[in-house]
Amino acid sequence: MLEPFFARSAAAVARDLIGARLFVGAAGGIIVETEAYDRSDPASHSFRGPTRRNASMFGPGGHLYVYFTYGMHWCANVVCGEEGEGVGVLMRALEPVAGLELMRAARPKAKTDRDLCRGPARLAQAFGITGADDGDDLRRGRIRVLDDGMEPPRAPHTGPRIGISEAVHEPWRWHVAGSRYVSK
DNA sequence: TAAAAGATCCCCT
DNA sequence: GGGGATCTTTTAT
Repeated sequence: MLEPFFARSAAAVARDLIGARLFVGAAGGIIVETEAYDRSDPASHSFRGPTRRNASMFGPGGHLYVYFTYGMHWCANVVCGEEGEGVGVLMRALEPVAGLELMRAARPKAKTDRDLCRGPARLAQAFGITGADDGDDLRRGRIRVLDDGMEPPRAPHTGPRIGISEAVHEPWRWHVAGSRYVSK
């Protein structure tokens, strides 16, 4: 049985992931920027249907979809919806709150703590997320999403996506207004 | 079998 | 603000 939190549209999950926490061992942070992707979005990996790469995106919600891009970067998504829907939320930025020394060690390029998790590939690097984690259960695995007991609360805001001409009104991109940890 | 683009980041100026 | 790095996946031939 799919958890209600994940059994919704990508836009709804993207909104409610703002303020939630992502933890990998002792390292963790508050999610401050997300972007939703579903099959109606030409920019989505699932737009043209299931392939070998995006298989986990078509799996059941509550799992991780990790992909490799630009020949060097990993990015992590929260899969949502029922199996076969091809819906997910890219985690674009985190405000680091725990285990910062672990993230600094994993990201020697980051000159300041602001750069530890600002951007999807930086975030993945800070937590050591790679293709080996693709498909993992976000409630039981190494990588966990904690969406209850948010302290302090972070209000989600949305706005038009940058660089997209179609369906700019869709609430696909969410962020914490004014956060210095938002990537854009 | 080839070609192009990519849910990006980093360093330079 | 701009370009290079670097290679997988997908789509076309």
